[in-house]
Amino acid sequence: MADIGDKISEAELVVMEALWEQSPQTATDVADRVAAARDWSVQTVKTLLSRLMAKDIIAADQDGRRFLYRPMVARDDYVAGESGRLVNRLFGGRISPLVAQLASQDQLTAEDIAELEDILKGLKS
Amino acid sequence: MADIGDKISEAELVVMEALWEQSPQTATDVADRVAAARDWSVQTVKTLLSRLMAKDIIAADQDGRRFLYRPMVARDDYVAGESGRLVNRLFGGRISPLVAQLASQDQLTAEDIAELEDILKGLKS
DNA sequence: TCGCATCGATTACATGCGTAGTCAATGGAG
DNA sequence: CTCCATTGACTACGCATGTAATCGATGCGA
Repeated sequence: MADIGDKISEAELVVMEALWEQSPQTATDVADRVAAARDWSVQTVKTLLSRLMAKDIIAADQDGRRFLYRPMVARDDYVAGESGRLVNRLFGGRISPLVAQLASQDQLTAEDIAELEDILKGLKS
Repeated sequence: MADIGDKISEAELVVMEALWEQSPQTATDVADRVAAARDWSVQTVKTLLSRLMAKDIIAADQDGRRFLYRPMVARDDYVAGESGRLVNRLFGGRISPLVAQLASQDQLTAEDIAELEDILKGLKS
């Protein structure tokens, strides 16, 4: 569960994804990785790293002159928190209306359906 | 689908919920209804209504000296957009990992599971 | 040893958001 | 007809965010 104190902003999340992919990394490494998704200057990435540090969402260990950054929050925990928050805000905490919603928007592939069936089968045992 | 142009903020969403519950309503009506959820002054609610108007998310028809506000976006459309956005951001557009996630957090009740099975059954036909 | 490249830290600045006070107009009570 | 309560409009203001430039320290090549 590991409660996330401060909120992770949209831009910060991009940086987090880079760190979740691989860690620890130097600021420059993160910037390079982020460059694939966003055309940001290195400075921007460093600012975001600082803000994430201030929020205790990541930590850094000194390595000579530079720092090696690593996440303090597991992606799964973050994702669980966000999913739960959305489900609470929009569906009164119930998940099935969400699925129904996505289904009605034709956002479920045959593969999704098969996987959902597997999940349900597992839950019933 | 009715694309939502501007983003609805957290506070604005509270106002929208009041309008989705019942519409049209005067600003004071909305404020009263919102009071159940948040301890805001009438002015705050009016400001939020103005911002929602500016974003074309709601509209107002004059009724004598006051206005009757009504949503221009259906709740379903909004909810679909938000759900889709979350699923894209966090699950690469796949819904089953979301359900798996919630399942692993024990956030699925027996009722949810039954309903999900029904939904899936409906989809396969 | 001297200057440059590089690193993290600090500062910047426009925009959006949360929360609310104040103002000008106006409809209704007396 | 006068005054007050109510309404929408405008203004305020501090904090978060997105995006970045600049600064001071420092390790490394020449």
